[in-house]
Amino acid sequence: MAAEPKYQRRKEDRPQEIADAAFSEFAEKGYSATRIDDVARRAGVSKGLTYLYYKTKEDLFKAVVKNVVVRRVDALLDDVETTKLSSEAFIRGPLLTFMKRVPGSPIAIVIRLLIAEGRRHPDLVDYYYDNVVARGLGAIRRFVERGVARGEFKPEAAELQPQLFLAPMMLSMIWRLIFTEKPLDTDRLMEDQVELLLARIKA
Amino acid sequence: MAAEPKYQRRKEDRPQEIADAAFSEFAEKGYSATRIDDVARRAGVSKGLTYLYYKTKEDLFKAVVKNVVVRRVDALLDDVETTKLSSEAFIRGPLLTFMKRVPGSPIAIVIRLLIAEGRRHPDLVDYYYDNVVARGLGAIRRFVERGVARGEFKPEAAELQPQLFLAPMMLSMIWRLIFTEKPLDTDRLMEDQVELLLARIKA
DNA sequence: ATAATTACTGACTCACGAGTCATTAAGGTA
DNA sequence: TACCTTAATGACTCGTGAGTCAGTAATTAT
Repeated sequence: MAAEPKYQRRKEDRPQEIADAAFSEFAEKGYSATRIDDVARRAGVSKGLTYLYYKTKEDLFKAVVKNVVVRRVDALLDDVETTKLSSEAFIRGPLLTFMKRVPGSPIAIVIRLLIAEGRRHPDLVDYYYDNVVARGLGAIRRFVERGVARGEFKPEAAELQPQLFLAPMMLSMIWRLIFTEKPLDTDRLMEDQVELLLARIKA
Repeated sequence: MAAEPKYQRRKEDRPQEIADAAFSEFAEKGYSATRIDDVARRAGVSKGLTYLYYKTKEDLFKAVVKNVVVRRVDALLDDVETTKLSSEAFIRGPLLTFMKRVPGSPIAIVIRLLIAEGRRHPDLVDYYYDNVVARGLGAIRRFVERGVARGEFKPEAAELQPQLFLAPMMLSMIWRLIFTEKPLDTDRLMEDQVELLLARIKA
């Protein structure tokens, strides 16, 4: 008789596996409606093991959000920062591509969780602001300034709020989060906004 | 000895009072974290009475959302529809005023509740779409078409997605919901968007 | 005044889920 | 092989909050 072990010990991988399962559960049901039992089942472990790696449900929640942020945002932003294009081509190209990707990315899920639960986790909101929002806005601001310095944009361009670039992306995210079935050409929304802005700021 | 009644029977007013209290509680804590006990205390009634007028917590939630929608949206939209202004003046005036008010209105709270809980209440999402979103978008579309018919706007104006007008309003709402303390000149954001759009569509 | 009606109360039940911990067994070591 | 460490289990406790209902008192009818 082969012993057929009931489980394997994999202390290296468990935390990530549990975090991934938790993200899926939180994404589907939100924080309160998610049961640790379900997270554990999805990760293929027992409830008790979850508590070995994460002291409380709230700990797990915070770890999950930070995990998503650090794993995704760097990849998205690096893509944007490393370019030799003209400012206009940069905005029409990499920046637009970046924005089009966000509404379907895990970042959108995190946004939903923050809207729903943020008030009870202010440190999480700060973390998200510092690592996603501030960095994203800073990147846009730097590129506009670079364009002004190069004479590609009018000087007044630097006075525009960078949020103006992101507004249709935000609306697209929320639209998809709430009205999943109602059609909306979110890509066109972002393209049109870019054209509106370029028409205004091009030298 | 005067009898000093312990309570008054006010069957007409109770449902609305309870709904108002529930809205405040849901707004502060979200659906799951709100206890019926707290709603009752806030309304100045017992827990049991809440269940006399609303069969379940979910019933109460739905009643609250619909209540806010019907009480607020008509007032906001009527204000916008009744005008004799030129299309441009209308957009710079009443429409802009309307949009500036939304992020601080109960509609923003309802948006948060829908983002957080919408997936479990699809009928509520439909109700909101029909009574708020579709009506708002329709109003914008009609005014743009009117402007085109009058020769105030270029014909291409009619092809713009009305969501483009609302995007900064949406971003402002979400910003305030999540980052209550981080400053952002949301009024200027909406003003700038209106200028961008008018520059594009004016005949 | 007395009785009848019912709006309203508040103590109760019961399910559910977060967090615990004594026990088990996987995998390494000598 | 026997032994040791600890990753992993799952049955348990315990607080909480949704929903109930027998009783109470405010109001109306007689």
